[in-house]
Amino acid sequence: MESRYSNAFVSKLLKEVAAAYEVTGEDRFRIRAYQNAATAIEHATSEVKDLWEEGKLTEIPGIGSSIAGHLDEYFRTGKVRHFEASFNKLPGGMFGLFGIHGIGAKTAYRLAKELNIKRREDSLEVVKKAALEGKISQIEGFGEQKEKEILEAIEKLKPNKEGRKRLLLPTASWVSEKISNYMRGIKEVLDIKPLGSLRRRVVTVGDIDFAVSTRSANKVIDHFVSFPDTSEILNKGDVKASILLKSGVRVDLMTEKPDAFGALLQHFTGSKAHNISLRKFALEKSYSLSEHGIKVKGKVKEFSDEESFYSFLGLAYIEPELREDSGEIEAAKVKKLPKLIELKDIRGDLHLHTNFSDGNNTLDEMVKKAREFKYEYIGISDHAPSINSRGEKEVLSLINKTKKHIESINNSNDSMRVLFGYEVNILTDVSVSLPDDYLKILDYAIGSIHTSFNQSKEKITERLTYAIKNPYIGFIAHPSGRLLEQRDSYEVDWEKVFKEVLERNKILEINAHPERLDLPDMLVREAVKKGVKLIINTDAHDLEDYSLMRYGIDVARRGWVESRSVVNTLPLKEFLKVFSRKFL
DNA sequence: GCCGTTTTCGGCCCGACTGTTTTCAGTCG
Repeated sequence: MESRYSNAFVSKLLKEVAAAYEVTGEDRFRIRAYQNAATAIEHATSEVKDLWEEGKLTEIPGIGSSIAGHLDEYFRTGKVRHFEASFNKLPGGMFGLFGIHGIGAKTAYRLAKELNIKRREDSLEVVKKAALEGKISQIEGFGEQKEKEILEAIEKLKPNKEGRKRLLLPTASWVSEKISNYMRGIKEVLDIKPLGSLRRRVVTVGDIDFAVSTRSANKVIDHFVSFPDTSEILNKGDVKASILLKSGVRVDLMTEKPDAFGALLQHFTGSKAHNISLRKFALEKSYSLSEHGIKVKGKVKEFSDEESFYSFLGLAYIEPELREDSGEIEAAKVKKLPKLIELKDIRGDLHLHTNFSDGNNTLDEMVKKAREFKYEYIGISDHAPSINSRGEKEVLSLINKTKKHIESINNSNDSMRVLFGYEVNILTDVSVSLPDDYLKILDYAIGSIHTSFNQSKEKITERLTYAIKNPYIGFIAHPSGRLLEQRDSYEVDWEKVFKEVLERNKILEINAHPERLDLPDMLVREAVKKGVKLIINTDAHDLEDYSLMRYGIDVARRGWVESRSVVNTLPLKEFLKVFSRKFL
């Protein structure tokens, strides 16, 4: 499905060039340049092939004249002689090993060479077999641990059924907004709404579907299939059509007259499970549900909106995020649905990085940007500096320097309080990366697991509960450790973790970063049921990242969260009381 | 190889962690 000229493919090509250069010992800055270019293309909001056609390749930051020249050759001829020459010097098998956790360019090369893997298609099978036979631990520089790690990493690579990944929610939202805006450009479109998992705000989305309210379906369909980013019209009928975007995303659009729009919206928003349950419920009243409306005594009653649709069934309006057949219909019967948290309820963001660690902006820039969001408080929380590599004296001096800097900001500004924290690693030996003597100087600390995700459930749970017990750690960031479409959560005994959090009056984060969205919605719901308090943060590494907050809100809403369960909806004074024992 | 400039050179992110070996290389974020 994915074209050889898609952003994802071109990005992968450049990454392979970088890897080849890494093995052949090219200049490390040239290697990084290729990696940067690959990342830039991966995250680009336009199709790189379109930019090439318009002669605008170098408008992508990280692509200069040289790489633009190579890409020009690629788009014209399908390959780049210069790249091919580099690849041909190396065993082809190494390129089939990328994406396996723990295997980088050098390791891939050594494996491919030692095991004599010529073709990338063979790589996984050969390496897996060698690992099982204990041959990898015999290779110099490899040990039994490494062999085990490689084997486990290969087991975790799930072949994707459709051969392509699902879109992350923010990407799908962005594409959907672009199409919606385009569609609203003609007056015949009276209303347009996304459907399916996108409307329910599921963290990943497959196809993008739309419902359009209109009295001129033909004109709407014609306009739709003329969408500029279309690579193929899959089908086109009188009331619905499907297109394939150049990015490989499938988009379906269906139309309905305004009087019956509500039922269409309801039907295709799903979920399937919700609709099945809803139909069963309706049958008890001798009603039959469909995308056209509710059939009563053989006659279809139409609904212009969903509110009247649910109301006719005797139910309170159920927000799309709740439609998963997990108790929402029962709750709607007795009008006991939660009043879900909204973006406007958030008063602060407490997980922010600056260029002190791996962020892109200065502390002052991050503070200034936060003011645009009218936050009452924020927390600067860089990765804690390491005593092992910097020494006690320097770490202490760094802490005091930042502390003073933040104090001076607070003294010169009465509109927003800035708190000083660090994100500390919860290490494999059940300790945190900065001792209490340092942590106590801060306003707060965040505990995070960033390493050794493969440890046993008991060990991971022990690490988490240890961090929760630490008096200076206010909350656990991205608690499950998952990376969407990349890495599963590590194993955790959540009952134990929730219990410890409750007993210590600690907090769990919903991390709004698109690849994390962690805690996952199901665990969020379990947590709030037990009374666990949450905090929703962006984990911003860039000024732009502040706007990711809405995706954290999406997760919270799917977890039935009301604003009272989220500490950063509180006014400053009350927030400080629950946030850190330092302020008590 | 890219980029910005005190503008055609010189700097570019690097700290944390792990496994392996024994002082470091590779990987990740």
